[in-house]
Amino acid sequence: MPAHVDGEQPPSPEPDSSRDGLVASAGHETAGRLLLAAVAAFAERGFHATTTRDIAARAGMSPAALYIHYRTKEELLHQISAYGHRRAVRILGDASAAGGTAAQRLARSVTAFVRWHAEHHTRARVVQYELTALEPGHYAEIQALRRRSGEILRTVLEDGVATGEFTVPDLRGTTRAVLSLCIDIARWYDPAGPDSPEALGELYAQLALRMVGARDSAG
Amino acid sequence: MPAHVDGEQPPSPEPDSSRDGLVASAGHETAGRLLLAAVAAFAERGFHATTTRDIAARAGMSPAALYIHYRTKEELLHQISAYGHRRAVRILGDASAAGGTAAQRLARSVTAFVRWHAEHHTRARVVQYELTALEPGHYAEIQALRRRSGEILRTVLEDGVATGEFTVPDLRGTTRAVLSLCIDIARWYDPAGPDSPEALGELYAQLALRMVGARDSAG
DNA sequence: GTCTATATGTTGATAGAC
DNA sequence: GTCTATCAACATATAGAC
Repeated sequence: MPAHVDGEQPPSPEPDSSRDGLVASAGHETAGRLLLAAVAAFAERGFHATTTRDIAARAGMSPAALYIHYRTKEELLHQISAYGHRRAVRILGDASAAGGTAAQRLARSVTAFVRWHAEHHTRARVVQYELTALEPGHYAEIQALRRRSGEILRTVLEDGVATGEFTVPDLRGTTRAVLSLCIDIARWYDPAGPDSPEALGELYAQLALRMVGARDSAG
Repeated sequence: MPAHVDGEQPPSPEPDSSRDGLVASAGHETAGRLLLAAVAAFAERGFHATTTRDIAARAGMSPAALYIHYRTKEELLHQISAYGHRRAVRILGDASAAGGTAAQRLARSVTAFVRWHAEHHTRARVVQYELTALEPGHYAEIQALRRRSGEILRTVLEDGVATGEFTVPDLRGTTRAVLSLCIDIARWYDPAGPDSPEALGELYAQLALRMVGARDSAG
């Protein structure tokens, strides 16, 4: 196991919150509970439609307790968003940095990115769709992380074009399309539906290879 | 020109609102102005973060004037959403029903759908991302329209598989991926950016053809 | 650290003059 | 049909007891 243990929820049906990086990032147990409550509420109804009473109630506390651990409702969103975006950069960075052909690196990157969005679709929804509720300073910080994700993926595509593995007329547009396809999973994914995160990862890896004109789309 | 003139905003810099189907659907001029003001406000800040005062102010009216034309804030959202979804079904239906090979019909459908999302990214954002704010009855009505859009596109893919033009291992998943790619445009599209709706339509048509394994991706 | 109670402002929607 | 004025409910956040 690597030194930087930063797993998301384990695959067991009852998540062990002590292994959840987001919860761990909160520092205290109560703060972590509030963070998870905020994720659930923001994902279900959106940041602005969520009340601090709702978050507190989901965490089994009074509305006032929230303000012992967080200064504002927006600070909760910022911590969720910052953690999620750092995760995304790490996932893409790790998957694309490992060896292999450009096609293998693209397939690994897309698979990992898709699986994260499907397995953690609730927090992914908050991470990807509640950005505009962040205050300007926090928004700028998050946008920098998002640019890094795009750069990582674009480099893989560039490498594939350079080796002749890929045929990509519009590098910037195709990179964004692949990212876009993965991100949109957070909007529609339903864990009760027929798609497992693993199957979706495989499908999307194949689709991404086709999008870049990979010579052998067998992966 | 076809009998069912139902154009969105014309390409001229100063939109002639009398030719705008959404505005026309409001019946009265003031109601149309309120509808456009609501689109702008909902797209910028989201339904729940938008106040009726904000909508009224954008339309140059008092908060009370809104309630002469609409019973609730949600009714504004419903009219915007219903109009947009009917448009989407029509765009996909028209593009896919016209003759030609499955590849030509897919390319036409994706091009038209992408162009609508890019040209009307403001209202598309409301249409695609504020669904959950609808009341249950309205939400169900909209979901039915969304299913029709999916069915239309899936039929094109089925036809392509039947004629041997396409190679699609997962028909349902690939159909949703193509739709997903188009829809996500509403999230990120920036008219000040480098992508014209036309160029984006061409790029995405090519990407869709690759995704379905079209034999000749020249379109 | 958590609670109950509350200050202070804003919201969606309405009443009634014109 | 539009306005000014306003209601009742609810929002975020704080004060002070324990």
